[in-house]
Amino acid sequence: MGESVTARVLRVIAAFSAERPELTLTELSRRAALPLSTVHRLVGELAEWGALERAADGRYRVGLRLWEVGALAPRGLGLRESAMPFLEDLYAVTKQNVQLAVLDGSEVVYLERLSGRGAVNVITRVGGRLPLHATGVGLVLLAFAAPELQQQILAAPLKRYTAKTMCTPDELRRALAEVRRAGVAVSDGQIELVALSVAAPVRGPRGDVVAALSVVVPSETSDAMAYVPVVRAAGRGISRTLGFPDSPSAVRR
Amino acid sequence: MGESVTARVLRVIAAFSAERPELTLTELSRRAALPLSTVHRLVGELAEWGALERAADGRYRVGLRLWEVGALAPRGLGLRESAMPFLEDLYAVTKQNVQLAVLDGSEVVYLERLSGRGAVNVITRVGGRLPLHATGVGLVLLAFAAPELQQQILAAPLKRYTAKTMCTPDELRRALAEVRRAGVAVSDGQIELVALSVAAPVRGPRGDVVAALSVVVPSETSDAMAYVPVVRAAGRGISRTLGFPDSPSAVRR
DNA sequence: GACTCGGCTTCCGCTCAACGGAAGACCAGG
DNA sequence: CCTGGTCTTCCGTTGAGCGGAAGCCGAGTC
Repeated sequence: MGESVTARVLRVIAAFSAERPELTLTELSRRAALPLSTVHRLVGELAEWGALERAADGRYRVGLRLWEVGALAPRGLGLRESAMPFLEDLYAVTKQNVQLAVLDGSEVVYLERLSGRGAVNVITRVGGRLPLHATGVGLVLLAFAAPELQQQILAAPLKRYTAKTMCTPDELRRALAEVRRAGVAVSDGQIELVALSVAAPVRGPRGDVVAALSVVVPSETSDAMAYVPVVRAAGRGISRTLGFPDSPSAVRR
Repeated sequence: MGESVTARVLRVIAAFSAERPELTLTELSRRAALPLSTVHRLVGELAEWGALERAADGRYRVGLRLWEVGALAPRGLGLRESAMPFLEDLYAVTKQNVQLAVLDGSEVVYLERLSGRGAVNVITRVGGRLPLHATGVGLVLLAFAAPELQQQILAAPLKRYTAKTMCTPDELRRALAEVRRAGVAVSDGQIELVALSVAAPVRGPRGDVVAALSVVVPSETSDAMAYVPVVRAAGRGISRTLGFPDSPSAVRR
């Protein structure tokens, strides 16, 4: 004993994942590390409210009510809503994958992904998380993050995803400096070899970087740098919408 | 006393709304109808986990973690993800508002909205709810819903939103019959006078209608019926993606 | 600078909501 | 028909949760 009911409820809803969006009661009990009858009681209440739903086969899944509440997150759909017209434009112009992400802790969380039929397959999933050092948006978010977070990431082991992944602090430090200098990140084959992304910052009213967006194209794209101006422009457009002054001289650290 | 902690937690997170996405502790206490110290305790745990976030000014808002869990809802972003390529196509072709919605209880819940700059302003909000009888997607979802739900809606007072809103059971009954006959709904000036929507069903693997999509155009559009084929086609495309057999003869019930 | 007021934080004695093992129901598969 | 796994229900015990009160804090006013 000693654990609060609130903590248990959160463990239950956190038992679901992209790999396992539907779970039996027994699976929920195992994944939440809680006794069966406890989970049965908690799940019953959550299902009654709509936070969870029970399918015809008896399995539980996250319910629409929880999605609705989650949709009120200003750092989630709120930010996405402001960004959507620019993401749509970027998508229309490039016909490639367009993504929007925010920093959460020491990871990137994807808020949106627009994918054309002919675009390279990307592994990102709306609501999914990826590491900072191996994604374009992650490099942008880290480059403009608090020095403490940069030091924390640089001090930790950097996971290798492909032969091209940056794995040493020096490589990453140089990459971050280049992102700050250029105002964009170009991330080539870092998390998967076939994808190259061009990412730019989205600034909040006081100039702090609150999100990043990117276009993801095939690595063999001959002139990926051609995407830089439109990605930058989209980033500035979203920033303006969020209240950031549209003057180049206002861009400060 | 007598209320569970789970129920209280749900009351707290349900206190947020689209109108009030950020709340002080005192406001949360009032809206959740719980004592201040109780809310303080519960909110502390929710914030520690990330279900809520506390802004610099002390106000609370829904946190990214809750959005992430909500994003795992198969009836939410799961469905949206399958539909997105078709919604994007429809948007590219029409340059108008394109929406995706599901039925929840006796209301429509909007999963997605793509809006062009030149498109008519619509009041729908992703995560928001609207009535069945006064929206195109709502008419589709109701037309193919269980007879019990249809009877429930027809028996209840039908709220008037504009001078054009259908408010009698007979009007609605006839409209639903026409939707079933034509396979699409055309909803003109029902919830706001300036908007006309053309909506079509999205079917699940067994032919049941699991969602509806629509294009929303200005009411004065001279040939709104021209949108019918592309909306229908998009509906069929999404249905196919969800496993519904692509044979016209399979459309039954 | 002092005072007021509203919001927030902390405390703690009391009590009942929550606990979870056990028993039984149910159902699919062999 | 039997077996095994999943789910449901029960209930005596107990400590997590309760929430009013007191105090802290900061903004605004005089």
